[in-house]
Amino acid sequence: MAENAADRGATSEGRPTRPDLAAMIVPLGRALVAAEQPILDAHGLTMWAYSVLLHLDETPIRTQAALAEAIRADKTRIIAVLDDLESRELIRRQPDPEDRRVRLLSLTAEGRRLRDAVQTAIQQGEERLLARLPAADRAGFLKGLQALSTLPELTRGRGPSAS
Amino acid sequence: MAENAADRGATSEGRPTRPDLAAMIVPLGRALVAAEQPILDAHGLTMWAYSVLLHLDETPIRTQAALAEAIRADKTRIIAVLDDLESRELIRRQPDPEDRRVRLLSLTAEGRRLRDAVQTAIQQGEERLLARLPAADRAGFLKGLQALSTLPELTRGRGPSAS
DNA sequence: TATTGTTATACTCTATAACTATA
DNA sequence: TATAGTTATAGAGTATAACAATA
Repeated sequence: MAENAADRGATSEGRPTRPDLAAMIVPLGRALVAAEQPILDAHGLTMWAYSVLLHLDETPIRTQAALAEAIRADKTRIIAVLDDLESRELIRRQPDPEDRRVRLLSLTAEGRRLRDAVQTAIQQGEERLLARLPAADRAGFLKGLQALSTLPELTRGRGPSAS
Repeated sequence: MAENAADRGATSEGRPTRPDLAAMIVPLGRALVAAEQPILDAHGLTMWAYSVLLHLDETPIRTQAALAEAIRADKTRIIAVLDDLESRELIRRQPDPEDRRVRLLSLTAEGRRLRDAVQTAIQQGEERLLARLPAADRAGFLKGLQALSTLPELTRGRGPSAS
């Protein structure tokens, strides 16, 4: 209970001792996205399209609405993205024979190849950045980041609440 | 040179072993901002207004354009924000006697008081999240985050390049 | 003429609402 | 009638361009 202030960030005492998390994380996120952009451009992918490829690779999915929710996008927003990916034969979008309203979504072999190429390039860029951290901090940073980004109260925070 | 793959994220080998940094950091940033929102609302501040208060507190600043650049906002975007903060006497905005085109910006005592109250509340919320990390990871996470967010190639990445 | 701040305009992104087809 | 997907419309947020004041 009695940890020291340097560890916890002086909360109950006077002035804070570190910048707000959001003030560090949001700009960092923007910078990472900006760094990805040239790679995505080179492969003709938008961020949303890349996000779709990433998510379909993990789990083929049954409805577009479910996919949209999984990547935290509006269902109307991914339609043009799916149109494009399908026309380039990077994904399959087939009506479910058992309920022809729903579209079964999955990745093609070509789609998986592209996804791998892009992700490898992106993570190589990221590794260049991480390499500038002391090894101990880097490991802790990654562990902490992965732990935080899987906390349910963060991941689920934004659902369509009541009604 | 020969660190193992678990440490570095398998870059030159097959499939990546962790999610993309951006895929973890951007949603985390969104969640943190969403968590701040009720606190800001309670004090009648927008995120941009809070950002202005934060930055002026550290260093009183000479021109609005410089402030805008510092918080990575468009110079036209902060004008309404400054109007509001000035009318509530949270900041001062005085023409510089030596060059009456420029506005000298500084925080009032009331502005500092509000800033402290809001930041304390925000960081208390953040500490609740960080408390869920193992202590070792939390320290590494914070150190790594602070190191990354002060890297110049990230902070400066988006300047109005050439011309 | 160059620069600071401001206002007015246009554009991009996103969400809401209306529509089609299946059930 | 309810749901999946689509299309059309409107709104928020942002940047670009034109303007006024000062140097």
